[in-house]
Amino acid sequence: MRTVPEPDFASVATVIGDPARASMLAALMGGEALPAGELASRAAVSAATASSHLSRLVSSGLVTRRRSGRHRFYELASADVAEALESLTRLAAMPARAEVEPESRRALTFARTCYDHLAGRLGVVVTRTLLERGLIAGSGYATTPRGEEWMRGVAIDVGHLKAQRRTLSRPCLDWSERRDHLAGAAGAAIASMMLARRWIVRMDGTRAVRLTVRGRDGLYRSLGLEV
Amino acid sequence: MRTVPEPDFASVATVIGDPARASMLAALMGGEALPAGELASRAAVSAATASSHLSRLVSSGLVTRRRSGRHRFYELASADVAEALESLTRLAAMPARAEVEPESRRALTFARTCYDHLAGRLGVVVTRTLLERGLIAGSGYATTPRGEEWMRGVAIDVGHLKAQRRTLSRPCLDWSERRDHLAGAAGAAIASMMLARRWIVRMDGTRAVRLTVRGRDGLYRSLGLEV
DNA sequence: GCGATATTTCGATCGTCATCGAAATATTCC
DNA sequence: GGAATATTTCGATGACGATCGAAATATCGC
Repeated sequence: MRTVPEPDFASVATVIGDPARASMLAALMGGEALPAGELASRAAVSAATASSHLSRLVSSGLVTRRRSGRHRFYELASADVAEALESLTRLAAMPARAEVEPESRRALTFARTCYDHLAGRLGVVVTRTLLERGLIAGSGYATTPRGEEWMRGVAIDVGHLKAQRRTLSRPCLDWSERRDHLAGAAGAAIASMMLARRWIVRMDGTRAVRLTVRGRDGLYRSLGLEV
Repeated sequence: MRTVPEPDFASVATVIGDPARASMLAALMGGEALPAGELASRAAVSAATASSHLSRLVSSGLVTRRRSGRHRFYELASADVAEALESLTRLAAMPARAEVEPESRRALTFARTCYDHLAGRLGVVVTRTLLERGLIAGSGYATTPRGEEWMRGVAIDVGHLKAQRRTLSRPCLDWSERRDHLAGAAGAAIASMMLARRWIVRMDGTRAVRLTVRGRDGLYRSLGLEV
C-alpha cells in the first residue's frame, strides 16, 4: 500500500453529496442568505435534521452562518464554492425532460440568478447578444476591448474586475436552457448592475428574478436587445 | 414541500465522495490511464471492491474504460472532470504539514502532472517566470499578446487553443506549494510540449515527472529560467 | 413575564453501501 | 491444452450516518 499524500477532495464531496445538503446548497446558489427553516423546507427534512446538516456545511467551510435575532441566516461562503458546485453540475447528466413545465418552474426558467450572475432564458439571450455585438468573443467568452468599453458605459469598473483572482468572463452551463450563459467577474458585475438599477428584481422564496419595464427599456437602449 | 427541479450535482458528488473512489480519481489526475489492479492498490482495497467502484465511476461518466488484453485501463473522461476535482480540492482545507517529507514524496513535490498540466515546485517556478516575463498577466493569469508570441515560438498552435471551449489560461492551486500554477488550455499545451520534447519525463507508477538535462537547457533558452 | 416562533441537542432507529472471500470468467504465455 | 494472471460477479457482513420526535434553549412581540 502506497501512502502518497493527496489533497483531500473526498471529504468536501461527501458533504456536498448528501441529497438534503445538496438541496440546501442549490437553494443558496440563488446568492441570497436564507434562514434555517426555509432551508429545511427546501430540502424537505425536519428542522432537527436541517440543523445538523447546516452545522456540517458550516464546519466544512462551504457555508457561513449569520445570526439575526432568532433567525440564523446561511449563505454560500465564497464564489469558489459556487464555482465548484457549478463544475459538478456540468458533470451531472442532464435528464431529458419532455414534460410541460409547471407554473412553479416558469419564472425560474425565464430568469434566475446563478449565485451571482444571470441565468435562464434571459441570461442566455443577453449572453447571445453580447456575443453578436462582439462584446465577448470566442468559445471562452473572453471580454473584448469593445466589451470593456461597453461595461464602462454602464458604470462597471473594469479595472476593479480585472484585479480579482476570478476569471473575468467565462461560460457557465445553463441547466434549463442547455446552453451557456455568461459567468465570471464580468457576469456577476452585469447582474449586479441590473439589480442595482432595478432592471431585474428578485422574486421572494426562489432564485427567480423578474424583468421590470425599466429593465426591458434598459436592455434595449444599452444592447439593442428586444426581449 | 416545494418541488422545484434543480440540477443534480448531489449524485456526482456522492460518487466522488467515497474515499476509495476519491483515491482512484486522485491517481488518475496524473493524466495517465491505469489498470484496475494498480488503482486497487492505490486505493488500498481488494480487487473485488475496486472493480465495483470502477464500474460505478464509469457508469457515472467520470471515467472511461479501455480494454487491452486481460488488463482494463481507466482514465478520466474529460478535462471537465479534472477541473471539477480541482475546484473541489480548492475548497478542501489544506492540513498544516510540519513533518519532514519522506523520500516517496520528494519527486512528487518537485514536479508532477496535474491532469494535463505541470504542478509542483517546477510548475510554480515556471509559472512565476511566465508572469515575470509578462507572458501571462494579472491574477487571472490571462495570456498576453507577448505570451501568444512566445507560445508560437515553442511551436504551440495558439489559434487551436483559443478555439477550444476551455479557458485559455487560468490559475490552479498547487497543494504542495500552496501557490498557483498555470492551468487551462495553455498550461496543458506547455506541459504537452515539454513532454514531447522530453524536457520532462514521467516517472512510472506516480504522477511525478523528472526534469531532464535537455529540459533544464530548454527552460533556460526559452525562458531564461535557471532551475 | 408569557405565549409563540426559531433553532439546536439528545437518543434511538433504520437503510444504504463499502467491504471482503470465494468462485466464475477472460486472456496470455508456454 | 494447461497454468498463471487480471478482472468481475455473487452473497454475506458490518458500520456509518441520515432521519425523526421530544425536549431544551433562545428570541420576539406584547
